[in-house]
Amino acid sequence: MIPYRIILADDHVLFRQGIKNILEKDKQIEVVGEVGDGLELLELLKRVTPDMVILDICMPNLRGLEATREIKMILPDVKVLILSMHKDKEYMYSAISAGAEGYLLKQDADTNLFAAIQEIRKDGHYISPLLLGELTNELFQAHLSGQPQSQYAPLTTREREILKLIAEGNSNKEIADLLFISIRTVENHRASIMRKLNIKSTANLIKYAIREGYTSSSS
Amino acid sequence: MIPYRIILADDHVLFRQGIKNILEKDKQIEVVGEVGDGLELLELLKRVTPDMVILDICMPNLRGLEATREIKMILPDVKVLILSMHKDKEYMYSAISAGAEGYLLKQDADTNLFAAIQEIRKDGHYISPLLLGELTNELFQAHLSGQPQSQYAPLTTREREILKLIAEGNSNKEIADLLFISIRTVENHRASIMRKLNIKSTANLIKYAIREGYTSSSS
DNA sequence: ATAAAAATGAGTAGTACTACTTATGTGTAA
DNA sequence: TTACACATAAGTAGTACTACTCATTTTTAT
Repeated sequence: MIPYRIILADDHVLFRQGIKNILEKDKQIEVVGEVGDGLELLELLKRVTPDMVILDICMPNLRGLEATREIKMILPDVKVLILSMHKDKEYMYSAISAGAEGYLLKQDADTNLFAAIQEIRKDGHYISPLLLGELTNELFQAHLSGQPQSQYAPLTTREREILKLIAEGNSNKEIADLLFISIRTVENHRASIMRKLNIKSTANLIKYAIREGYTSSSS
Repeated sequence: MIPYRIILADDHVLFRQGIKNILEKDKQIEVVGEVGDGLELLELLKRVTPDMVILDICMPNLRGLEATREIKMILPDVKVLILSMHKDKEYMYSAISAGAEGYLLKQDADTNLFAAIQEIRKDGHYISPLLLGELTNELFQAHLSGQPQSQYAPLTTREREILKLIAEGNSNKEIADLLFISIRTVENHRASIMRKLNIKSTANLIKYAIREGYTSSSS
């Protein structure tokens, strides 16, 4: 039996240790790497290709969602299970749209970790039961009240790239110079982003970007 | 012997439980309340006045630093011990300038909790040894290299109030209307804030505000 | 092959922010 | 009581962003 190869990424050594202890109870699972931040993770992925990466949503250097996008870009077949302490559904939505296969609350990590891994192997995805329950309620309510589903307008690759640069504190001019395109093009992309997201100010755009993991709040 | 009364504020029940278990080993300490977010904490403080509040820096609703400022405003005598997972010194500085007496890394919580509480009772303040070490090195280096200390220009009350409103996504005009002052005054305050903090763009201002706990990244 | 989506760029106009300077009233501390 | 910090407000100019419309080229999907 080929073991299921997993890399752990979390800046808390203790937490990582805890996860590892749990995982080692299953002989079919092998932890092939451990890292403390997102950049280390990407470095490691150049040398080791696992079946799954389990990563903390709020790591230093490269946060979980950002890291997820990168992983899905370079290694689309590697499954991503996000560990999060956020019970807000927003973060879960963000994780899914970043490309993660699973979203597991840290509070459920001890009891539901194996379930999460197995469901991702079998069905392709997993959500913590707590959030899944809320989601179900929400769906029923939305359908019963006959409200339209929120029209999700996904950003294009270029738009995401520009949003990231905006969120890192660059002006349109600076972004234009970085990408070797006209400032008018940047302005247009920026306007598209704001229109799609229905955001009216730079302030809220930055907050959206941080929430969605395009950048961290560290300057 | 009058017990030392403590309130715990952390959204992780398991973590809170862990802290509580440790604290209950000392008969002179009494946990007089537990809450899961910042707003609950402020509610509780209207009814119960403890000697110390131990709070997580990244609680939902009202984040730790923001909560600390509020507490110090209404109950200056209540000691605040910030629990944080951030090893970055930036967060520690922020905690101190928000008025906290102590900054304890979560990774040190199990072994250093009593030390932190006792030092705050005795000396008035506490910093996790790891950060303290770095700080010492930094001080030595700064002095040896003859570099000037960073000139920290504290924001005034009004400036902080306006920064918070900016970070919540309000335009200068909206802030002017909210505070019943001229937009020119708001512009002036905004300019002072940016000058003091040496920040050149709205984007970086927002990120500063989030980092410093003036607002959360939730829209 | 044709249509649709994405990326590029510009025109025009209006709004918002940045960076200075100056000034006035108010309260506080040496 | 003489300073000083703070909050208030305005002048002036320059820069940056917002909100539209339109057009061209490239890529992607049916």
